Amino acid sequence: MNWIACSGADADSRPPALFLMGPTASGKTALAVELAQRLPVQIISVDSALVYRGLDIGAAKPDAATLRRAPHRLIDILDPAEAYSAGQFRSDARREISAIQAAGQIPLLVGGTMLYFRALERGLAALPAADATVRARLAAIIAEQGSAALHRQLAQQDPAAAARIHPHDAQRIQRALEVCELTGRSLTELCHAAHNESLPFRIVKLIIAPSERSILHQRIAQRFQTMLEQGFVAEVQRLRSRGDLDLDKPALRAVGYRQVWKYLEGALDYPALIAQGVAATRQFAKRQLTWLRAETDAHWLDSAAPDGWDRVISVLRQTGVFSDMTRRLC
RNA sequence: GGCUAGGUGGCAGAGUGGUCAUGCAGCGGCCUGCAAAGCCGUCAACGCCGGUUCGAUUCCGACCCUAGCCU
Repeated sequence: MNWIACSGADADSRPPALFLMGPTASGKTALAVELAQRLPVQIISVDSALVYRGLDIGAAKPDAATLRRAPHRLIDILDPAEAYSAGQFRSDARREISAIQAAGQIPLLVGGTMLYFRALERGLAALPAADATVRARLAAIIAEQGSAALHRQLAQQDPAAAARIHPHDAQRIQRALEVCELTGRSLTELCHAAHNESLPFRIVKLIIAPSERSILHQRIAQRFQTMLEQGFVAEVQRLRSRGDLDLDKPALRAVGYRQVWKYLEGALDYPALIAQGVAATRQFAKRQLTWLRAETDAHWLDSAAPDGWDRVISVLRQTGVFSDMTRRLC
């Protein structure tokens, strides 16, 4: 709804970009690969964990054979010591989308990082990137005096932000103050500044999810077990043995990785590793579903439905994606 | 069979004659460069039967169950 730049009446003539969203373990990858093999589409990953090299088993990264059949862009682009961001994703994704369109194909953005989809679709205000020095200083104050102290400071510098950010939400307080410090202007002010740029594509959203939560929970438990059998612990051990990583690195905050890391530290026994790993994944899926329920212009697919493929085709037909494809092929 | 300890929400675990913790899980939500993150909110219990009491999860008794010890 929000992305339509032109007025409602006339059809959107921009070429389509497909969004395939869904909670973890819902079958996004399998569907994306099938689409990529059968139709003139190319995959862009929308996933804050898959960007990291070395995060494979635990991040459910498609294996090498699958990637050969259906290449994914924005996978394995960073070392786990580095940090990524929604802003970085947005510019990377736009670059990849243009490249795919230039090749006469349709971009298929697949993943579970809803903030990245949101940032791409709605844009971001012109804010400064994270600044390690400023963050370190603010983090030190939080550690010493607690987040409430900084919240009071924020109330001075950006009352509107302080009003909407909970005093316990250290991460957001930190970011808001960081923006003030870096720009001399408030986050609220900068976010209100217009940043309307229409996207050079129209978005067709597909959401894939199981019809029932219990099915998702079952798949999550099963998949975690499989990951362990495939060597998840050894994978994390490799990351640990580098010696330069710790649980504060964004890559290691990924679901499952933190639990295995703690297991290797001896803070968790094996049954606890499984219980906590599975629970963390369920909670992640729940948060993803909260974002997805808010999507008003998406086409929902049931990941367990036997006629899944037909349903996808019919949605693509309905939304004019097919006619766009054939136009391109002619 | 006897003795002792104990039976508290899905799990763990305090406690009280009347406003009946807490943690985890679950559920709902928030989200502008860490987002697989961070944060907020929320449901839910006192083994069973009887008694005492204005009122019992709490006190008394029987019963059932569990653990340990004894025979």
